[in-house]
Amino acid sequence: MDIVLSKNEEDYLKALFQITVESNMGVAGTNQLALNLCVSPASVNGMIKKLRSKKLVKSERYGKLEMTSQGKTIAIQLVRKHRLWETFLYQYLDFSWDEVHEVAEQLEHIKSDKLIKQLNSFLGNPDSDPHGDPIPDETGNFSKKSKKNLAQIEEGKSCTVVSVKDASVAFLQMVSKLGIGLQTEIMVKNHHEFDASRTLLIGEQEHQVSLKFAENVFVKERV
Amino acid sequence: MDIVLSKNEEDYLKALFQITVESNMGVAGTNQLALNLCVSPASVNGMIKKLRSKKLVKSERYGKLEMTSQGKTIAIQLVRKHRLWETFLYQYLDFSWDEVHEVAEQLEHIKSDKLIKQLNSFLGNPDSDPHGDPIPDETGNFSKKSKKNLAQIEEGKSCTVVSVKDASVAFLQMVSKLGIGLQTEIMVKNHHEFDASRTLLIGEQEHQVSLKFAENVFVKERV
DNA sequence: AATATTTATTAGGCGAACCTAACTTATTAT
DNA sequence: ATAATAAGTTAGGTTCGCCTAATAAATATT
Ligand SMILES: [Mn+2]
Ligand SMILES: [Mn+2]
Ligand SMILES: [Mn+2]
Ligand SMILES: [Mn+2]
Repeated sequence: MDIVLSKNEEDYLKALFQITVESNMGVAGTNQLALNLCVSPASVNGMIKKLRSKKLVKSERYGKLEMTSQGKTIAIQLVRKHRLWETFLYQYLDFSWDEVHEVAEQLEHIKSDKLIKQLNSFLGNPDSDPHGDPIPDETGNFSKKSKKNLAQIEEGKSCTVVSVKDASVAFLQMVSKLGIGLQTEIMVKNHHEFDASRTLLIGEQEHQVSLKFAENVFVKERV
Repeated sequence: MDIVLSKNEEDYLKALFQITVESNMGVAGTNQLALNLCVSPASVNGMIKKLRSKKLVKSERYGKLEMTSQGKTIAIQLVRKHRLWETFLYQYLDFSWDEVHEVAEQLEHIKSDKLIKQLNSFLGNPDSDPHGDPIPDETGNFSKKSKKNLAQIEEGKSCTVVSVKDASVAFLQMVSKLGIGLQTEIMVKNHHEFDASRTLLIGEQEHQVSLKFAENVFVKERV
């Protein structure tokens, strides 16, 4: 009863999960998934056939892709592994936010139940990863929030930057001009009623940013 | 200049290193390597062709296999990674002696220089793994401890276990069932002429083991 | 030296995962 | 409703790593 999947099958399942379930779309198309995985639509088509025959994905010819509950269960465990590894790399091996993902992408495929169980204990059963994303528990439950965008932070509260939504050069230039980097601590001083802009305290400096800007910066609340 | 090898190429190189250099044979044959890797001689032949073209193995048609110094360098780093991971699993994740190998066999293929550098620091730059085998340093140096195997110990002499051959799970399970671990003291009571088996005194308990078993346990003589 | 045995290589094929190019079906715009 | 575009599928080909069966070379035995 213990299905063993290849690294590739796992990556497809996880990607499909993230663009359907995690983003609340429920379904996705071949091209979307192909784009996400940097692979041709034809390749996705072939893999989907296989996953369908393994009862992990459900869809009909020319129809949208959906995951079966078994498929979701497997995908969630991959997400769990990925985020536990990111946490380990970040907390114990001095990796920075932007370095953890690539390595976790490999580590998530290591086959060993004991490994992930013990890693979780070692890390103290963490509930979110270095990007502020929630870590599912052994049974697959996980809170859908934890990661917020800067615009959602209330007046007077502090947070640290964990990632950015938009990676365009224009946006990133603006980000760095403000002295914002990953791990930067930001205190939200005011929400301005007129245009919903925010006054931020970054280090000693105050900056005013638009709502649109704030929505593109992901943060983790300080507790 | 930075060669990227597949998991399989890596496994072939490491195995070849271990049956040639680590056992002082210097060379090996196709069949030997095939046996070691649980693969057909034909498969070894194909892979050797590729490794030869990459200048990692040197040999002529129908000749014995030898590694180039570049091949050895890569293999040594794989051995290093393998043993560092074993150490991590053993010391931090509550893995037992016989469980570490299988998982390290996967972890050794993770591609990240920073990962192994940081893992080494985290572990405090260890010089031997849970099986007592030496861990090469970043530059590839490592002490080739002269280990004796248990079968070479004379009647009436005592010794302590320093390592075991990285062999099958079955063997390692048998080892731990007898209460043997690193540093375990063993007194060799008798050599039995009939089948070359040995009677050992381990703690208060006497156990009889086969020659084959004794040859797979490495020890250091008591002085 | 001739023969038997072991060891290494080649030939031919298979499955996984990828690709491009051509095609079919579905959706959107006119 | 028709035509244009987008999305999904199929066909045919590549590379990688594996296999078995047949063959060739090296080594050991008589
Ligand atoms: Mn992955
Ligand atoms: Mn993450
Ligand atoms: Mn391996
Ligand atoms: Mn070991």
